[in-house]
Amino acid sequence: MDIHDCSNCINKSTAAKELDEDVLKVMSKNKVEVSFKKGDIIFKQDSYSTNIVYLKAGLVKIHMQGPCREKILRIVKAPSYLGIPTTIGDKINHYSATALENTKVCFIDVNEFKKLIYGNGKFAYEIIMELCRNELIDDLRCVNQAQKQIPGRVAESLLNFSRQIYNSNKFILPLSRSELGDMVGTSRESICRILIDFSNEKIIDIKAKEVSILNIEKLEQICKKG
DNA sequence: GCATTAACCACAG
DNA sequence: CTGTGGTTAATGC
Repeated sequence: MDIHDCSNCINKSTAAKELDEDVLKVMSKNKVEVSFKKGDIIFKQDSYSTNIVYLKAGLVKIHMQGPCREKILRIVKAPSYLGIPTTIGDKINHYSATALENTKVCFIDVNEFKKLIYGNGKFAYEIIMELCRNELIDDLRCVNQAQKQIPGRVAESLLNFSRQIYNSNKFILPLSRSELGDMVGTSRESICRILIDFSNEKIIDIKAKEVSILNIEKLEQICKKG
């Protein structure tokens, strides 16, 4: 048994589950599996992109250097593809991906990936599904960020961590205050103040990076009314 | 005007 | 890296 054989992979993507055994065997030869530690850069903005990245395990931030500061576009939890748009859509990466915890990734040659798309309708369909879902999520986030005040945006990202990433009211923030600022488009200082405000109002309990949501109704209310 | 929001700066653990 | 205080600019009542 070969552990590098994609057909035996226990972390197969929904799309890859649609592929036949023999196709997966070919894929095994055209991919490389790599482990990253917390803080490692998986791929970098402005570098040449020749691989599709499949996030098998771990947590990653997708971020872009803007005109004046850094912006975290989103946090991605395994299993998921990373950077299909930036690899297929252009030769150069439009954003970077950095591991937030220990992470396992497969690099798949982009030409090989294209062959899979051409030859496997159901696989291609699942990829399109994932891209569509992501676009809808991005649209929503874009509108919310543009129209909410900062406490609303902070509340929203706390709820996202709780629901989308950790499925728990208690979690450890994978980001520093400064990164949180980069995520909601504000300063590190504002994040500090808002987290302390939330804590004083007994909406959350926060010790360093340990967060527990105490009053989810109130947090939702702040998230909603902006 | 006055209050609120939030950015920027500086300094201290 | 975090927390705090002072200052300042923009916006709303």
